[in-house]
Amino acid sequence: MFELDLRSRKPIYEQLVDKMKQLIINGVLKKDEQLPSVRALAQQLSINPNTIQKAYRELEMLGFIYSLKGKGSFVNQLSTQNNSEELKIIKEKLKKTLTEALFLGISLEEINDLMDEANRGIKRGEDND
Amino acid sequence: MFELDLRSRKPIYEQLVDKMKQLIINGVLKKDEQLPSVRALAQQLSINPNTIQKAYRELEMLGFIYSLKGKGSFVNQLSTQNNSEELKIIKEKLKKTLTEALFLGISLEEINDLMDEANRGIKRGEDND
Amino acid sequence: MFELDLRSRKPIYEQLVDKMKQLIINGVLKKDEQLPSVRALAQQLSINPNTIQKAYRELEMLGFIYSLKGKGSFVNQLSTQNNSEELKIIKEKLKKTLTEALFLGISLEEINDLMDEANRGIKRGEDND
Amino acid sequence: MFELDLRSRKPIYEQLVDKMKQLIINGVLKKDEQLPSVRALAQQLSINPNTIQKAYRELEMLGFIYSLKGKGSFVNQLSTQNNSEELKIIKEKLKKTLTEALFLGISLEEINDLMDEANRGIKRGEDND
DNA sequence: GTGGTCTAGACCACC
DNA sequence: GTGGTCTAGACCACG
Repeated sequence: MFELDLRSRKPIYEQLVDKMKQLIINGVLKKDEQLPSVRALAQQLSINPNTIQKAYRELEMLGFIYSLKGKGSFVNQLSTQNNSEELKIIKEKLKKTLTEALFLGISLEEINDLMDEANRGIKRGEDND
Repeated sequence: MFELDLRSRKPIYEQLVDKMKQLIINGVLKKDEQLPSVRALAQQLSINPNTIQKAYRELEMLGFIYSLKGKGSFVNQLSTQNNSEELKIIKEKLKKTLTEALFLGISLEEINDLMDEANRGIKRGEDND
Repeated sequence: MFELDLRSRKPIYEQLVDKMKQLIINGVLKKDEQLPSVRALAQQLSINPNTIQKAYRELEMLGFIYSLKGKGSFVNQLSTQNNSEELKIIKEKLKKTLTEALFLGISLEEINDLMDEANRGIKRGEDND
Repeated sequence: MFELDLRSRKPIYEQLVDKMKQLIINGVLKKDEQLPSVRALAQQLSINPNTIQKAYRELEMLGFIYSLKGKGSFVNQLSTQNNSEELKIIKEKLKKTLTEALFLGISLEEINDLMDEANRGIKRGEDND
């Protein structure tokens, strides 16, 4: 389920954060669904529990999940509290990536295809339960 | 001209690499144009020359610039050696960013606007000399 | 084990890169085998850790090793991503060296002997684990 | 006639040395033939005369040319004073290159082809005048 | 413990 | 003057 690249220069916990974000964004993990426990996931992936812990903490800070003491971690309702700051950041990033893609010769058509794929992949919060 | 975030978790030299890439991609720095010298830029940004040097070295390995001992560092002719590997990576990244943007509620219209901006910003190699 | 020539015009870190490449190519260092730590090797060779680091970084960019923060540096699986560019370079170099050898009076027989030695010395990836 | 790569990381004077060696080895420059003067060559290649000077000095040290004060520089008779030291070095280098080539998957057949090419390219001293 | 980044300051090679 | 290498020593991030 999680494919981590232990050889990557990107820290494992960051990879985990990204994977989780993807799973939530793609609707695989739905609102209020419980995440695997730190220890369970650590064992499953055979990595240090501290690493999982760190990833969960970051996801919480980003507003993707919330944690209940003694209960576990759960998926948050998103796309509501999107402060404009986050939006600005992702827009900036998107523009930068688009520019680089165009510069490297990727055609507008290809980009539109990617956009369709992305659009199809989305499962927004309101559709989920 | 260069705004570095010394507090960022992203290493300074990497920020420099990104900035330079942007400047080259956007045509601000043109083919064979000389970059600021290692020492000069170091003084201007009040960071260590070795850090600049590291950034320049990386840019050289990435094919964005070339360095002549005793002469200086210069912008390379790009968009020629685009190996497919790079293309694949940027496409993947673009798709991921698009998905996240759409998920966060950015409309297709806004994205198209960004794409126009990006397209206008591009100055490709053949326009430069 | 490592014989460095501190007087040589070739930078120490480059000598290190070459030595390591040889050790990997000759199968002395096998796939996923851990390299000596930056600090350990630095002490053993009585050179600065930064120099080792630079060599390891270069080996990583060349695809010969991979590094895990907090874990160490390890030999990569090779002979898979041989892009044709590298092949062209080594062929050119080989032809030049052969020409020089022949010119200096080394016989075809001697060269064939060297080729046998080289061939025997090779330990390719598939033999290693 | 001389194609120098000003962008290369290899110093210009070293490139010059290599080119000259090739020209001598390939018999383009024959025994006792006069080399272009430092100033002429400098102008032709539009590089600094000091750089030419340095290259000639090195070629002289290597035994490829000799210089007569007030006369100029001339091609030496080679393949006679090949001390065994030089031979050992080139053999070592050849073996290393062969090993790397084989490791990278270049076939014995291809290497034999390169050897034929090299052999055909050679014009030894005794054939030259 | 590991690799990775950064600084301050020195020296070299090149042109 | 330029880029390039190296050292000594500090601090951080990761697991």
